[in-house]
Amino acid sequence: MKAEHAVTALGAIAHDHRLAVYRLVVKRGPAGLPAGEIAARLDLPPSSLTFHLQTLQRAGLVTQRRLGRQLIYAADYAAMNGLVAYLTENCCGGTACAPTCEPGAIKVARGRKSA
Amino acid sequence: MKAEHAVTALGAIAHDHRLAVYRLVVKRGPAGLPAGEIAARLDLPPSSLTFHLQTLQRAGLVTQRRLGRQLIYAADYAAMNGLVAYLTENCCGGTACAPTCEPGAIKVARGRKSA
DNA sequence: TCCATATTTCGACTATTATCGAAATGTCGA
DNA sequence: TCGACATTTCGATAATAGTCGAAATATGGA
Repeated sequence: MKAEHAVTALGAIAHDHRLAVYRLVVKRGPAGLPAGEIAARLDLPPSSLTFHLQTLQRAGLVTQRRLGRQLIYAADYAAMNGLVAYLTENCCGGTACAPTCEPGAIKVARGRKSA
Repeated sequence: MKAEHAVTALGAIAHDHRLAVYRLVVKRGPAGLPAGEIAARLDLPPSSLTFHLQTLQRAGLVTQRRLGRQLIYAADYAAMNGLVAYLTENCCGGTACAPTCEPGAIKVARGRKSA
């Protein structure tokens, strides 16, 4: 990951509304949430929410898809993994010690897996 | 870690100059670097650098100590660990899968975690 | 004390980001 | 096609962040 990309992604979640949005869609998993639902839950005016969703999307942290007349936003877990990896690499001075995170299987490959 | 704190820390490194500063002091380790050295290496005017160093310091990502007439800045590894832990927790939906990073010993502690 | 060095603070400015109402766009079902 | 709904785009404004020269502060040594 280039530093420039990391800065974009970091800047995207470095805002309380956007962090809240991101946490919400992360909790929901791959199914995602329609914009309206997010707006309702966080009590944000539609146009403001769009602004923040676009910031998150441009940063690659969330994906967008249409379902009927609603637009569904979902977390892109790979992007967050990449960001965490970037931070840990730079924190550890080049030695990789980053985990990987996925919606379903969380375990760090240790024995049995559920699902 | 509270979301507000995470936002502050994320915002601190979400800037190319500050990310560069942080990466520089991380690479240097606990010994740290004097402000002047950082300014010279990154070719930043002193007053601008101070502005960014203060942002990083307020966010708790770097520490400051005086050595003679220079001020030494060093990375606070625990702070970055906390930030990475926050991100991974929220990325994994509550299941901890965060590593710990230290200047010398890089090994991931597989046992209990202290926060 | 006086000077040189290291860094910060001040102040003025520019640039970017955030907010949100109103109007426009896209989609569905009748 | 029309009307209702979901969401975005537009546009104006407010707020915050970044830049950096000049002046101020702190330290050490002669």
